[in-house]
Amino acid sequence: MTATRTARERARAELTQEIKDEARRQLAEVGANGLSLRAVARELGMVSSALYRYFPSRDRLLTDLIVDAYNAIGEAAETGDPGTGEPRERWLAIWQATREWAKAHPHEYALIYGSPIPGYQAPQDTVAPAARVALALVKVLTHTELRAIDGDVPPGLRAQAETLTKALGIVAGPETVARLLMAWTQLFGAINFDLFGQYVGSVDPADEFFTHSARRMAEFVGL
Amino acid sequence: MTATRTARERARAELTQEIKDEARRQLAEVGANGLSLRAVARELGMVSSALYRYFPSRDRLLTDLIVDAYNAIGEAAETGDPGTGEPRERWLAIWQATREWAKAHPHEYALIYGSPIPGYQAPQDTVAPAARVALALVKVLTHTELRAIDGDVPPGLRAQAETLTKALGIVAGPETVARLLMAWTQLFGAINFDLFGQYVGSVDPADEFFTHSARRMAEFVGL
DNA sequence: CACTGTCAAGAGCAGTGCTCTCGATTTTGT
DNA sequence: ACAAAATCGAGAGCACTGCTCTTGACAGTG
Repeated sequence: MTATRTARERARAELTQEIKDEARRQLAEVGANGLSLRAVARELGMVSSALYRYFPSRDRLLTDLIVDAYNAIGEAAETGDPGTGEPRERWLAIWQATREWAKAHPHEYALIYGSPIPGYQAPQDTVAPAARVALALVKVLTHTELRAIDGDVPPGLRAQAETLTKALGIVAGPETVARLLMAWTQLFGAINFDLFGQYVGSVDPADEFFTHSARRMAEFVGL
Repeated sequence: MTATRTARERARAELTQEIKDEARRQLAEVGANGLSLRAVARELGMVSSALYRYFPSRDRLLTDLIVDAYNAIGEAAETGDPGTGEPRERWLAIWQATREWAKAHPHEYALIYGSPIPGYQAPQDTVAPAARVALALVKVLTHTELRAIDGDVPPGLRAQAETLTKALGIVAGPETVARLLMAWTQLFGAINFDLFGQYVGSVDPADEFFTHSARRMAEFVGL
């Protein structure tokens, strides 16, 4: 019963996966703009209309690829973390692993950290996967003596920081949380600028600058 | 002679401008992806093929809009700078003027600081306009006593920093230059995250966080 | 006045996302 | 075991896109 039912459903699941794989392959070649449902179908030896049995629209396919990409870069960041050892070295390793994934999958990266594609994608599905890189960085700080930093934090930001402190379960003052957010911003800001060509003419091979930034931001958050 | 010739050329220049204006209008509504040459022509009461007399391709039109956008955000940053007064306040004013332009023209902003559109746009035309915001920030530092910052800077980055020091004509050590680049990255990284929805769930109204970041980065570069 | 270059317009090509219908097959309920 | 129901791939077709090519009208030049 479940065997027969899964006969269909397994075929369906497999084909769904094949479609996503082929779409990802094409994404890597021609980018999100050039991704064509008809081309994907053609490559899979099926007709374009049949594809709509599996994805209701091109945007839904892209949204699924977005979620996958968030998880992929999140996993890259997590496995880049040695898990033990000097916190600053772990921090740096996560930064570099994240950047390396981005450079290896530029179009997938652009899909998630570039301009949003249509109007918007559903945020609900992407919120949890999107947080994985940030959480990997936060994880380094737990069970670690942070240099306490104080400074004036405006009331609204202080409230936001305290909410985050509770959600993350970390021991850090509002200024430190704000700096963590700045470090997170710096990480992806630097990857964006590097990948999208904004560093051309200033720090063209950006490797050393990126590493330098990672270290400085580690100090900046009190690590 | 020049009068009659300019009669034609003036008509041509005017129409070229009208096309760009209409394209910019549509860009603001439907984004770069949705920008359609046929729709632009339709709105202007002409036929699509006639448009190719003025722009050889859709990409060329977009490239022109990109250059315009770089200049617009650069001008916003420059006029946001009061020019005199407390350097830190000038620095903050530039940050805020830049962000406000971005929030007022999200699609134009995405055009220049989001994912690069097709394969690439010609970098040569965009290099100078793209530097205007950064130069506005640098201008605040000239004729100002900077707190000297020393720190280990790897050799490659040090060389890049020294090249920049000469090009910009500023008096600053390599560590300061590196931090300036980080501040520049932070500025646009924060605007990106804000505009593209990455701050949702952490610092959702990002105004205070942005201002806070601006101040902290001012200290960070030694201002 | 004839000539040359510029222009808008139209037809047309190849491609796109998406919808609908039509048989064929598979799964399900009795 | 057989009929009903759900699911599937295929095909035709719609409205749209960027872009090319040709045609006929107009303006400026010798």
